[in-house]
Amino acid sequence: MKIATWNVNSVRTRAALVADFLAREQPDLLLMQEIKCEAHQFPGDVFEAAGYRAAIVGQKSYNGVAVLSREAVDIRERALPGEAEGSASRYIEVELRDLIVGNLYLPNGNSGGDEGFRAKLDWMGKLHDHAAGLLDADRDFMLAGDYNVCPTDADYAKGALAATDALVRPESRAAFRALIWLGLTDALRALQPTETLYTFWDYQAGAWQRDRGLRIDHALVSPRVSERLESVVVAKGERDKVQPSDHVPVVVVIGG
DNA sequence: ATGGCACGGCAACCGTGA
Repeated sequence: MKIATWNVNSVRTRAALVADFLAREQPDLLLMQEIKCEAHQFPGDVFEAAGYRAAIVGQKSYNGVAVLSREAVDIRERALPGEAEGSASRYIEVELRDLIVGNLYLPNGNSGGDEGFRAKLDWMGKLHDHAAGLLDADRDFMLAGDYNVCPTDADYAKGALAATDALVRPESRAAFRALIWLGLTDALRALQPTETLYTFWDYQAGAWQRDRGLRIDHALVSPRVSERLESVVVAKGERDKVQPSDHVPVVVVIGG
């Protein structure tokens, strides 16, 4: 099974690029974040032509997540369990062939001062509790998307972020480690432990040309799924296209 | 050098992103 995650930074602006990616990669699932539109504005026809249907949790202007699939999937959740009613559209969870797949867009945490940062940590706590529940239920799962966390200093280029940035603050990293310590595996690092790998390059200051990137898009998998990992690849070429997203896809292949 | 660029909304810039 091939599952890709991609923060597309507006699905309407990126529809043609996404359709091209689908045609080349043929993933079973594409998890998209920051679609930046409501369901009725979603360019579903473009993806239907490529053989994909969509499960959408949309929102006007900001956030929004969607899952594209070739087969029908069961939608398990349309928000992270425990999130406040009417909260931002940051989570959708589907099930395909006994695999639970959560698609997440974690709060950045740099806006809104201390309260904004605390909201990021609260969200990570709810994700932790949800993951713990899935492990208790002995389910196989992947939680993938834009985590907005660089787990270690090896996960961002020198000078790309201040030490006080919410993406690298110790509390953010501790919350990410807490997910790992549940027994989850960072799929990319499991297969490429020492490579310099980034999934985001800012539009500003020639970050792409200077390779000043961040690794903030992650796929965490449950123990049995970690043993089925066949390949995990960063589709870096997507950053070099005309009018690209500032993020690139991470593509995970699971055997068995 | 703490700003640069891109997005949506909505019709001039502004909030947000990372």
